[in-house]
Amino acid sequence: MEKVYNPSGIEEKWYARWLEDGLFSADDVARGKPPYSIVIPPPNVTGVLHMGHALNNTLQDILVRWKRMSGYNAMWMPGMDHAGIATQNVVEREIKKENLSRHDLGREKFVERVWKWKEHSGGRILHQLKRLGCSCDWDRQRFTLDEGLSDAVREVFVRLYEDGLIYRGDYVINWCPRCHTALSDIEVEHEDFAGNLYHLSYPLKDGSGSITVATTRPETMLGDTAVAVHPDDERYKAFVGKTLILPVLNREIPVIADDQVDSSFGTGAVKVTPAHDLNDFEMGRRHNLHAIIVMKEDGTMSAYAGPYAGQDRYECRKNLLNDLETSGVLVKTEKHGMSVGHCYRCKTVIEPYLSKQWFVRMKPLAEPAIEAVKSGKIRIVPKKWETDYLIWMANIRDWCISRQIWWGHRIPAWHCETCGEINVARTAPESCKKCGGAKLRQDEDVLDTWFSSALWPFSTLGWPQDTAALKTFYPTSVLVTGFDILTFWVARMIVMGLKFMDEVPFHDVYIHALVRDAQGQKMSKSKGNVVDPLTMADKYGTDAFRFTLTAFAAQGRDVKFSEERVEGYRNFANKIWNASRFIMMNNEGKAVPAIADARLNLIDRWILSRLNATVVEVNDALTQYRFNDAAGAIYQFIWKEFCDWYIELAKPVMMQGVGDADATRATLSHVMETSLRLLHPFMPFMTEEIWQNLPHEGSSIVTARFPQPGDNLTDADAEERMELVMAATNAIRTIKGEMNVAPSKRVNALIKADGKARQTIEESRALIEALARADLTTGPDIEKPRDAATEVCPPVEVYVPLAGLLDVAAEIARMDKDLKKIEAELAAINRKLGNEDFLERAPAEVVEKEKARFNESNERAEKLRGGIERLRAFGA
RNA sequence: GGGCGGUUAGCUCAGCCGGGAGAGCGCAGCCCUUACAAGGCUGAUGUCACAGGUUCGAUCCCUGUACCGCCCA
Repeated sequence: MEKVYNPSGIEEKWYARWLEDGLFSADDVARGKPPYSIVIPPPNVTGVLHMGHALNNTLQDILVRWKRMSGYNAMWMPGMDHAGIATQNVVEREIKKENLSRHDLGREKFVERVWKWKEHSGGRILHQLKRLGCSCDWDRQRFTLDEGLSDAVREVFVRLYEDGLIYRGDYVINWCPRCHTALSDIEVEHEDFAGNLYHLSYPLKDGSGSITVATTRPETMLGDTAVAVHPDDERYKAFVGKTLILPVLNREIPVIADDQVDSSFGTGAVKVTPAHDLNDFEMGRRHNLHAIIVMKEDGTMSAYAGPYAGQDRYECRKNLLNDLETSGVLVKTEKHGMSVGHCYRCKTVIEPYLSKQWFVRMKPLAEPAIEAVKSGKIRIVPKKWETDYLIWMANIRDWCISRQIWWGHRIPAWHCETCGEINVARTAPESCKKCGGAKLRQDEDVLDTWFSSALWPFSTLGWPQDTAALKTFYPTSVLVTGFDILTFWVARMIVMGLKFMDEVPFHDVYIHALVRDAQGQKMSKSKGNVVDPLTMADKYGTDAFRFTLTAFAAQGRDVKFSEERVEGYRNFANKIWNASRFIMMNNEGKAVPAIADARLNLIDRWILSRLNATVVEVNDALTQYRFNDAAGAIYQFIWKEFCDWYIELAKPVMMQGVGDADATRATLSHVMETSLRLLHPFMPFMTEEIWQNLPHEGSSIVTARFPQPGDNLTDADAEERMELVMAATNAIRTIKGEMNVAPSKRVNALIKADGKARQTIEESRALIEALARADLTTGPDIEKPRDAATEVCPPVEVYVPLAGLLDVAAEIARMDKDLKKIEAELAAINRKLGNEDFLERAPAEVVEKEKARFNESNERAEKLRGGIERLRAFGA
């Protein structure tokens, strides 16, 4: 084996083997094994792996590998999302290079082109997930636009329509002039923007005055059909019912009173543009106002914009403001902070726009979805996201599901050209159900991509067919995702799952954080602070990279990614590699006895006990989705306890024969092998590589048994004794370290100890001597030599004579510092014990604990004082 | 404007139920000790943001303030 762990080659080799052996395949029919299932948050077909994916999928892989090893029929469903707008944008950009637009190609040819793009360039991310080690059941892989899922989409659409939960109508929706489509409310990102509030003066028709309105979007005035004031606003009472002349277009518009007007905003009079503002639209309905569409789908002004027709919306704004200023209509411009909506796909400023769209009526669907979380049928972890979910659900509005693009599930509705009837059906109808006419035209729109992903937990399992997979794996066990799609995706899956499966789609939702850069900034291409996960994996090994993400993934906090941390965990991987190298070197040519047959030494019993504690901790942490705690527990155990102590202690046992060498070799192999299984979900590749080279049962660590509490024995006696052995060793090391004695220089050490303590030290004498590089003398009545440095570690005291080397002043200072610390501690404890309220009201066990602490600290303080006194006498 | 989260060592962050402040990195000193210098040993460093309150006892619970961040309108 190489001295340094080199992951290249190893990762590819094992992943290929795992696939070849079908180790990630779950059974549709569980035979005795309890099911455990996760559906992947399907990445966009256009996607390339970023840090968010890496974190998200690492966590899922940890859970799935853990459960698979723990005896579950574990199934991780992989797949992709067709990502309507994003994918269409990519292909449109591509054909633009050939000077073509999608309209040049026509719908059919264009969609064909997208499919072709998908086959050749799409889905790169799935290969990247394999490089991350993801143990998805790849044979099940689904795509939101494949045939089965399309069936599910049509089935759902038709049933919702028949239940009156889908409707079509004219409403003001969010329109992206660049993507040429409607968007749902949550697809709009609001950004604060320092804009202006323009005050425009509209004259009364009768010439008796004017009203000044304030607006942030002056170009919409061309579509004004009224001015509204609050009915109680004394300033404007006289104006209500009068007629104004809309400047520029000279259209007559009424002054109306509506109690939705906020009198405190601007001038208290608002212009009403029903076609280009949601509030105005509703007001228009209440007052039977016309809605005039002054802007076209591409963001240029329509014919209704009069002299500005054909101009881009912002060009129009500029020109219009100029003209209004010249004509004196613009009476004032003031700075005004506002929030502007942007398209979440292309960041273009959204226009509220009146058009005919399809909607899902959400209120009735949301009720059971709220109940499912409130009742605990679905648990959201960390809990704080439950609040977000419930608030959003309680205020839910209807969901605009139609998109004016071509890549997606075409809406299964056919318009009768004869009578105008809408025929919604699973397959194309032959004739209109109302008039029997045969001239039917399918609706041009496609569905919001999130409509199909809302069905993901059951559509991927075969629904609407009644499949074995659906029976076995639905509801799924847990959904792992980021909070950014809690409303887009999680909420809608719950809604659809309850509606169509009559059962929640998952029991747990684990929400993880966002991955940011080392400074806490969101990673983005424009900021140039993006770290590529695969670059990290190449540089440091996938295992180290995965472990870094896991160790950082504390609940409720963002992951600030820093390369130094990856380097640290690369070192951890190397540490494990070398520990196993040491074990193999010692096993060479020798039979390794089974742990059960070994006559265990104290150190063996101790490390097995610690191993058991770690196993308990890891299982417990994973159960609670405390990934960082699980990772931390393994890290501490392997590095600190196993490598720094146990392996060092094993050396004298095996090389100097101070104990049963075979037992220790058995324990070394056993603990290493168990640790590898414990670590495998986190670091899949390296653990397999090493495991295969150690004594083990089974053909792959992927399907080996995950360590369970109770596999090894807890041994309180061994732990207690080892505490003392380590404390004594540390005492000598500390003295040497602080007195600047080279670690390699052998010293004498006297240990004052009696009873069980002395017995323990004597039994482990050779170990302490080897680790501390010292020669020991023990006894109950040992007197501290005059020139010795002292460490007090109850119940023993350690003296290291340093003839000629002891700097008395330095030693006094050192001990005095210790003493000061302990005295401060004692004072604090004394304050407590002197407080009658404490003695009366605190639980008895707490009082006892404080008393014990007092006694121990007091003993140490006494001994330190004595030591210092003797040194002073010696120095004088 | 409404809501939520954060503030703990130089840096990045843990700290579950209120009872002795932790880790990693970094820093300082000593060491090539026969798995590993991507290593070992030793050490130093805290007004737990600030101000009140509850409590025998507060980093932890409550109220307020400041600063940072996020979401919604």
